[in-house]
Amino acid sequence: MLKTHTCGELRAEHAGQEITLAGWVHRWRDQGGLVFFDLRDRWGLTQLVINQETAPDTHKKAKEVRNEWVIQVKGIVRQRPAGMVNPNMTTGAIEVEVTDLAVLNQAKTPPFYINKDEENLDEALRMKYRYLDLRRERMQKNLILRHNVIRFIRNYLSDRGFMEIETPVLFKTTPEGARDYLVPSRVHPGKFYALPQSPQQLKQLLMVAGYERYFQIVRCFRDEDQRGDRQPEFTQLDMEMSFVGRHDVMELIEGMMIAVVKNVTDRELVFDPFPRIPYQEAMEKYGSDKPDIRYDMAAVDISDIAGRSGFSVFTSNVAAGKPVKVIRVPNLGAESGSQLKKLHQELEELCKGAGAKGLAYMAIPTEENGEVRGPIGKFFPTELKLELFDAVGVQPGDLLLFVSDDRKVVYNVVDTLRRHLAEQLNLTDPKQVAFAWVVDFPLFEWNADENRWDPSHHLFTSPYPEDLHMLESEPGKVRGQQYDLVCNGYEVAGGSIRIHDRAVQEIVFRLIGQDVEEARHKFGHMLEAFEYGAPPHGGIAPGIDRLLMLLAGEPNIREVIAFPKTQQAADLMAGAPSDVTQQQLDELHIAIVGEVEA
RNA sequence: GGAGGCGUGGUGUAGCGGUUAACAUGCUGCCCUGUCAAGGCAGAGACCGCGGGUUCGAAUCCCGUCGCUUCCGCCA
Repeated sequence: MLKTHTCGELRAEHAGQEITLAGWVHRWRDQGGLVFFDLRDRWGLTQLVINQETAPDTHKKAKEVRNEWVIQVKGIVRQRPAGMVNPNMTTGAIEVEVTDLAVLNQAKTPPFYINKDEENLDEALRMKYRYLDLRRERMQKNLILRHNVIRFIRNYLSDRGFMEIETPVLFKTTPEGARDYLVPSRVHPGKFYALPQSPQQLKQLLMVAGYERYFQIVRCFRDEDQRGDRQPEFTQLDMEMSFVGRHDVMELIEGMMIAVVKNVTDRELVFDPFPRIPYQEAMEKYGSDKPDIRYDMAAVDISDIAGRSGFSVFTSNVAAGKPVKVIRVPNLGAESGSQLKKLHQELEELCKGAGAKGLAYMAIPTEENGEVRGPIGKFFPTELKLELFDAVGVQPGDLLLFVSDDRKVVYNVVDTLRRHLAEQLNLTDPKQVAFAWVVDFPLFEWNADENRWDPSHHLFTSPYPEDLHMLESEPGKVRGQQYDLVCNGYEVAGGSIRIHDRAVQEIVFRLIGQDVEEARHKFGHMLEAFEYGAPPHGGIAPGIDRLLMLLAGEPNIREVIAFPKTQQAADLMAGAPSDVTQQQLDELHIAIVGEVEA
């Protein structure tokens, strides 16, 4: 080893020891006869001091050294003189008085600061020089957290009888779901492997194989457009259990998540245990199947009351079966007239973007005898107003926002308003993590374009046994044994109990417009496997990157991935994707056709 | 596929029709024995992403294009 200690471990009790350190020069301060370096490695910073009087040759060398040079130093650990202790450094009680210095490598001046956190750094620059970006404290912290979380999960599950089993990356394209990344086969001209969107089928086959408790930290691939929380390749904790019901899976994962948060993060857990919200309730209250419940502002359905008002938009909507919902926003109703008008304009614009035709409001006075402001107040007689206020639990100074439209539009507007207002009112503390389960999803969604039912999760999700009788008569009412784990407005895991009954599986295939023959063609290996004694089983797959993003308090998942891709799915450092040689194409029986940019 | 935002010395920003293109920081040199976002002095460094257009005159206005990003579509 070129070092005896790390740059993070020396303390007052090491004083007097001769030690060797090696690392990068984080910062240097040339004081003339004294030169100070903050030496950095993965474990921390240590102040080095080089004294012209006691080490003239070393001092001469030190004068040349610059930021990010790689150096090795030998020296004596000294307790810092009184008044010169730096309480902001973990090693601030000591410094190393350097006797020998070796420059292991020089460094060009980096294209951006390594030694300070610059928030608005150009993303393209960070990506091009990712290896420098990763030197920065923020990224280092995130990757260390990532390692700790994954290690904790591996141990947690291993301790509970799970085994990690690897599954192939070169697999078969699946007809449903996201667009596949395809890999051409050299030995089978014209045929392709697909990279897995998740090892869904394989983990179920491992249950058939009798492994009972499987997990894998595994890379998944989906060729869809990017978002802040979506990368073309991402990491899942994929897991599956046999002989369990949904509560078993949920309790295991809930226990694990709580343990992760408590043991390896500094986050504040808002709910313990996690609330379980039925899908329908989530939609009605929050307009979303992945609500952020760090804050309330839940929508209240006041269709009944609004239908008896004199406001024709509401009465005609209610008559047509469209809901009227209210969101109660604390304090904003106390704004001055011009502020209120401006605020309403801004919110209405936002709602129109979400599909609404308009946004009605009432500003509740702060004083006992104040007037309700807002143009729709006059359509609600006093009696009806009181009934309304009672229904929404009004407080002085509230702003009430009214949304009415087709149910789906109302959901979307409620979701948009909640997220926007929470941001604006500073209700989203990234220190807090608010997990919740969303359960009782409908098994199917009606696909109007294709005139058929689509599975809302995936086609192996088992219906509730008590809903089985409706499977053929009213498929839309059948609930699936599906459970999503959500946190701070993101879906962090989705899972279900799977169908292991052949007859049920056939009905599901038929409903989604696949005859058994067709299904056998696409999923033959699955159906056949299920004929050899498939145990009841179920599982879940938390997205590790999203989870880490939330645990690190980061705004996107690129910050917790060492080498992420840009929104255009490119790697700016290596320059992927790239051209390949004609010979490579020929071997793969691939011809480039159509327009290709130079 | 669509909509929005951003692009000015190495970095982060200001300037938004006429400026020697400003500021901070970094960089280079010199001074300095207790600094730790060190300090002081001096200096170098930008044709304002790229291409067209409008104008007497464009970093600034318009069109196109490229890159990054946010959102919609998409994501069983």
